[in-house]
Amino acid sequence: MIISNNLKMYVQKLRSSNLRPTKQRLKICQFLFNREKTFHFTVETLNKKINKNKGMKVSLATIYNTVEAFTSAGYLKEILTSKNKSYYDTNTKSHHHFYDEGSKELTDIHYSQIKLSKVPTPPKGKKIKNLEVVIRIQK
Amino acid sequence: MIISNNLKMYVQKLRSSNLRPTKQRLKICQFLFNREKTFHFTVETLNKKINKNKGMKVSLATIYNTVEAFTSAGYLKEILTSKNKSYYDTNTKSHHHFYDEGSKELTDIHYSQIKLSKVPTPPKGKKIKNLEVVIRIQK
DNA sequence: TTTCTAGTTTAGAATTATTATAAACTATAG
DNA sequence: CTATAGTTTATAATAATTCTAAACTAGAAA
Repeated sequence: MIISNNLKMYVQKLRSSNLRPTKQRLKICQFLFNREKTFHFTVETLNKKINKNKGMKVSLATIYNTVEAFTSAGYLKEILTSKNKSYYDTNTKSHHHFYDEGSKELTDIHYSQIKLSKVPTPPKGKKIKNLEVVIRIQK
Repeated sequence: MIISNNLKMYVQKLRSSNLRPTKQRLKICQFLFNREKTFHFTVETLNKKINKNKGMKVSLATIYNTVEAFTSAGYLKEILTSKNKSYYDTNTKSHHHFYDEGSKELTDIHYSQIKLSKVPTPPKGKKIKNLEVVIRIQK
C-alpha cells in the first residue's frame, strides 16, 4: 500500500506539471524519488538501473525525454561539471558538491557546510535563482 | 620586437612545463595569452580563430591536444557548465560565474566579489584543487 | 653538422552523448 | 467508445571528442 500511495502521489505530481502519468514516467518517478537520500546520476546510469530488472523496459529515448521533462518541471536539477555528459540530482534545493577529478564522483555538501559572506548583485533585470559551489578535489 | 619577446617568453613557458615549443603551440600561445582581457572559448571557436588567417594551418586534433596540454600545465582552466561542450578560460585564478538559465550564458564574477567564510574539509586523503561558485540567475 | 629518437602533428576513423524523426501506441476528454 | 494530442520507441542523424597510426620535427648526442 505504500507503493500504491506513492503511485497516487506521483500521478498527481505529474498531472500538476501537465505531464501525463504514463507507466514509464511512473516507473522512473518511483526509482528516482522513492528514496531517502538524494541521488546523483547521468542518463547512462539511470538507463542501466531502470532496465536492470526483468520488468517493463523503458527506451533510452524515453529516459532522455523524461529527464528533460522532469528537469523543466523542477523535479531534478542539472549539475554543472566540466565533463561532456550531463549530471542530474534529485536534490533540487541549493546545495554544494565535491567533485573528485580522479573518480569523477560527485558528493553532496550540505548547505550549512559552506557560508558566503559576500555575494555579488545580479545583472540588471535578473535575480538569483540559486547558488552552487563546486569544490574540485584530488589526491 | 614585442612579438619576438613574446615568442621567447612562450618558448620558456612551454619548456618549463616540458612541452616542446612547436610552431603550432607558439601560435596558439600568442593567440590566447597575448591579450589584456581574459578569454573564454570552446575548441570550436579557437579552431576557427586560429585558422582564419592565411598563415600556417593548425589541425583540429592539435587544437584539442594543445588545449588539453595547456589545461594540464595550468595555463587554462576548464569552466563548469551544463552544456555538452567544454569551455575554457585563460583566467586560471579562482573566479566565479553567473549562469543564466535562459540564455545559457556564462559571465565572469571577479573573485573579490565573492567571499566564503566557511569551507568544508575535504574527504580523507583528498585535497582541494579549486573552488568555484556558480550563481544561477533568471529573469 | 649529421643522426637518432622521443615527442608532436595530422587526417581520418571510431566512439560517445545527445537530439531528431516518424511510425506505433495510449491517456484522457468528450 | 472514439478521436486526438501527447508519448514512446527504434533508429538515424548530429556533434563533440578521442583514437590511431603514419609522417614529421625538436633537440640531444655523436
